[in-house]
Amino acid sequence: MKHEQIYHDLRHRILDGEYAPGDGLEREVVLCERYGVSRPTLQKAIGRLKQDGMVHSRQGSGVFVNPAEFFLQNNFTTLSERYGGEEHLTSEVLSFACVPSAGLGQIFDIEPTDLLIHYRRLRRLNGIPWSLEDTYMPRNLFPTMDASVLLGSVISYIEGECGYRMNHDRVEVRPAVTDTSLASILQVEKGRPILRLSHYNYQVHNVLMQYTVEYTLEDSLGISFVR
Amino acid sequence: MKHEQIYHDLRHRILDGEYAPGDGLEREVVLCERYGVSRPTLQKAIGRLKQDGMVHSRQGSGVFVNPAEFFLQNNFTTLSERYGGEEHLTSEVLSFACVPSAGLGQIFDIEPTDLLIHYRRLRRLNGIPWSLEDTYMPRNLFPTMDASVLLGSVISYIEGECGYRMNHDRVEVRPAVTDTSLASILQVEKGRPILRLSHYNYQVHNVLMQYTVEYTLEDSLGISFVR
DNA sequence: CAGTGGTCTAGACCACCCC
DNA sequence: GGGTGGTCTAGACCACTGC
Repeated sequence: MKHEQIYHDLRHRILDGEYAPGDGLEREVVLCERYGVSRPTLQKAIGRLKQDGMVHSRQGSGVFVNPAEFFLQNNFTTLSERYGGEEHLTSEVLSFACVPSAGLGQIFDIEPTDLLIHYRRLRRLNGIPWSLEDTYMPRNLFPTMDASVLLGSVISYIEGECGYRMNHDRVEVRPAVTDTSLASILQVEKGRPILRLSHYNYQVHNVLMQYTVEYTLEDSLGISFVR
Repeated sequence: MKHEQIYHDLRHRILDGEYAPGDGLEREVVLCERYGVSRPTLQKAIGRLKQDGMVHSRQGSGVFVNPAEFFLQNNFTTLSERYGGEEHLTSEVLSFACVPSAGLGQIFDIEPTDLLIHYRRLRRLNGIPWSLEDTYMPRNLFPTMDASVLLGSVISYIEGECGYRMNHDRVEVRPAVTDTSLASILQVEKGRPILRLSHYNYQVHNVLMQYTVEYTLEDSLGISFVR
C-alpha cells in the first residue's frame, strides 16, 4: 500500500533528523509529486504521522514536525513492535505446554476440553527483566506448533507457515501490583504498581488467534487522539 | 463533516439494535446512495466504526456487525466523553485556585512564576466516587476563568467563550496504588491498584491548554488497532 | 489576495469471496 | 463470473493563514 510506504519513509526521515522540530514539511503538492501519488493518498500517510504525534498541521499554513517528546513510540502494541530493532530485546521461554482451555474456552469460542497451546516468556530489555507474557493459542488453528516456533518469530509462523492473516488487535489495560511470584520473576519489590495488558489478536470475522496477558514494567503507555 | 455524521448515524443504528450482531450492513454502494456521498467518504465512516470495534469487514464479502462485547466505548477519552448521557455522572469541585506554575511551567512552556488555574474535582458515577481529577490551565490563555465555569461545561467555555479550538489530546496511562488520602477520597481501601491517566489537551501548534491528572477506578481501558 | 491544508467526488482497477 | 470491499487518482471547492 502506497500510503503505508510513504508513512514509513517520512517517519524515518523525521527520526533521522532530516527535519528539525518546528520545521515544516514540503508542501503537500510537492510531496505528492515526489512520491508519485495523489493528495488523498499522501494525506492518509500524514494522518498516521499525526496520530503518532510526529507532526501537526495547520490549515492554510503547513505541516510541521513536533519536538521529539511528542512522539508516541507505537505504544500499546506488542513488546517486539514497541522496541523492535531499537533496543536489545531478548526472551526466555519459561514454559510451553498444551492445556485444556477450561475457562479460556469462552473467549476463544471453543469447548472447555479443547486444547490451547500455552507458553510463558520473560522478555528482557537490554538484559533487564521487562515484562512477563502468558500467551494462549487454540491448538486446532495451529496443529503444527511446537516449542521450536518460539525460537523464531511467532508472527511470521502465523502469517507465513500457517497462512493466517491478522486483521486487528484489541488491548485492555488494567492496574495491578506485583505479588510474590511476579516480583521474584521480574526482580522488583513486592507491591510495586504495574500495568497488566490483555492482547487479543484477531483474524477476520473475529476469530481469536492469540490471547496474551502481559505484565510490563513500562512506566507509562501513551496514545493520542486527533480530532 | 459528512463522514462524521454518517459514523454517528450508523453507530446509533447499531447501538439501537437496528442490525443484529453478525448481520451485514447494506452494500457500500447502497449506503453511499442513502447518504448521498461517494465511497471514500463512506469508507472513512466505516473505518471509524472498525476502530471502535463495532463492525468488521471482509473484502469480497461485506461489512458485518460485531457482538456487543467487542464494542470499545470510547475509552481513554475524558470521563464525560466516556459516560456522557448514558450514565449518571456528577462532579463535586473540591478546590479552585490560582497557583504559580512551578514545576508544571515546563510542560506549559511558561515561566515558573506565571500563574496556572488549578481545580480538583471528584467525579461520581451513579453516586459512587469514580475518579479524581486535578486540572491545570494557564491563566494567560484563560484570563476570564472563574469557579462559575465549572458549573457548566468547561469544554464549551474553552471552545465557545474563549474561541479556542482543541486540536488533539494525548493520554498517558500509568499504574498506581491508592495512598491514604486517595483511598479516603475515593472511598476504597488503601493499596488498591488504580489507573493514573495524564490528559494533555492541545490547540494547534502544540499549545497546551489543559493538563489533567485523573485517578480512575475504571477496572480496564480498551483500545483497538485495525491493520 | 495568493497559497496552504481540509474535505469531498466520480470513477477506475484490483483482490477476494461465493455461487 | 458476478459482486463485494480495498485502494488509488485527478480534480474540485472551501476555510484558513499570512503577507
